[in-house]
Amino acid sequence: MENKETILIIDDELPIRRLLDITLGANGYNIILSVNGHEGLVDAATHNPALILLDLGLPDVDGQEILVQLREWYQKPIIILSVRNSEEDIVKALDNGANDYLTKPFRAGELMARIRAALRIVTKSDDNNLFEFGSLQIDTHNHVVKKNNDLVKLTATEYTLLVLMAQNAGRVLTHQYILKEVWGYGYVEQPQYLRVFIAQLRKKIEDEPSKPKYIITESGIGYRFSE
Amino acid sequence: MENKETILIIDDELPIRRLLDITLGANGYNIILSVNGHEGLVDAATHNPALILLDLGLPDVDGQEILVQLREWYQKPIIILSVRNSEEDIVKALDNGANDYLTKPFRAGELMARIRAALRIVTKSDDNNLFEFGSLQIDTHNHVVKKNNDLVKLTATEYTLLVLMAQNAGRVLTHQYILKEVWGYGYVEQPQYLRVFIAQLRKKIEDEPSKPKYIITESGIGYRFSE
DNA sequence: GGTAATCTTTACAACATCTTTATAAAAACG
DNA sequence: CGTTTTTATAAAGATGTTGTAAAGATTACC
Repeated sequence: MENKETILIIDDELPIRRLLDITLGANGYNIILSVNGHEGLVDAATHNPALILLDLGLPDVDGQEILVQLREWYQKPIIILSVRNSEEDIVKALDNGANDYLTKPFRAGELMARIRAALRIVTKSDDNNLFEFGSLQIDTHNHVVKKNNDLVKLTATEYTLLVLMAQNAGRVLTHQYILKEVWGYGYVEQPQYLRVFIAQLRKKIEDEPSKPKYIITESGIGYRFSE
Repeated sequence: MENKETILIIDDELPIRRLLDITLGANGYNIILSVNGHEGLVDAATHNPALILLDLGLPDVDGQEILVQLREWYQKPIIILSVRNSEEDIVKALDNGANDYLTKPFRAGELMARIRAALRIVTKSDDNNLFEFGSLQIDTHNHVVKKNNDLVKLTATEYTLLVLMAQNAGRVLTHQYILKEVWGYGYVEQPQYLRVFIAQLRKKIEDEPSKPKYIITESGIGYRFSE
């Protein structure tokens, strides 16, 4: 299992943390651990995880409050893990934007299956996994990019950026949006990053990087991948 | 509550059917009831419900089998309701494509919240704003303007101005109003700005900029976008 | 632990857009 | 019809945004 998808765990109970760390790690996920709500919010913004496991009983802030704050900008799945079993808590969490709710103690296998189910929804749109634009080919299934049938070597970040743009071909993406999607919400104010990586990408995929055909600049707004 | 979304219930237990029928109906959903697996498959195909509630213990076919068959073409949420509480069943159902799994007896409020959570994921997109005026297309969702299907390159300000005018097509907008909306309060006394940008826009979207079809001058008052 | 690759930051050059000015053209008005 | 007011257009200068190279910092990998 080579997922390499990152899961953020916001929970202060040591046994749970340890269990999740081992179980999720064994299933090929990258793990980030936060011990309280504030740390969790920061980690979510800086690491851009594919999914968040959130405990409601945190030492500093109520988990429901963290959930609400996360949902102001975080669109990916959030699964609640909690000892609280009242209908009120469950309904509130789900209506606050949680995708699922598991009561502790939970069964590890079930949690794994629920994580897979939650991630599947996001990844589902990937039945469209081969893009072709002129001499440029992007195969997201095999994680391969070719130009004139020659393999283009891209770093992880460059690849993520290219796929994001290609998936939204024809559409203008703002700097903020791209930064949020590729680097995480915490990087929204770093447009220079984006410029550097756009320049790198153009060097690798454009015939004339100074006269780009694929990645078009929309000055003052963002970039557009040309159809 | 006026959802009018259709939910298909595939379950043979009369008390459950009755309970769901009443609860879901009270929450504004349309209900379709199927008493066995085959009927459920047919109803799903003919009614294309927004969500399916599926019992695993059906009289004719195993619910897991129905789930697999549904998932061959049905992409919307499926929530399992079952008396079976083994981890094996839960994991299998989730991996077969179920979005959620509730064991009977369940709490009605929790089920409602889980239905809302499942439907929320699907219902998000599609505020697709598309204006069409003759050969001119303005797609505010993608931030793209086309003339005779050719992309028109606009600066950020030009675009804002055009969208403002198009959104108020047929109405006369005063200089002051446009200046306030596009540039802000401090620019209300700068009608020359507006003239410069209107001229730019006309050069880009009009066939004959000196005989404008779209952006009409209302001398002494402002401009009007012709319908 | 050392090396290579990648990411982050900095500085400045290149470019696009905005603002201002000047002048011509058109419309309004008596 | 001539005068005044309003509008259109081009172009130059000012400002802001983007592109690029390269050095320093960090991370990944052997």
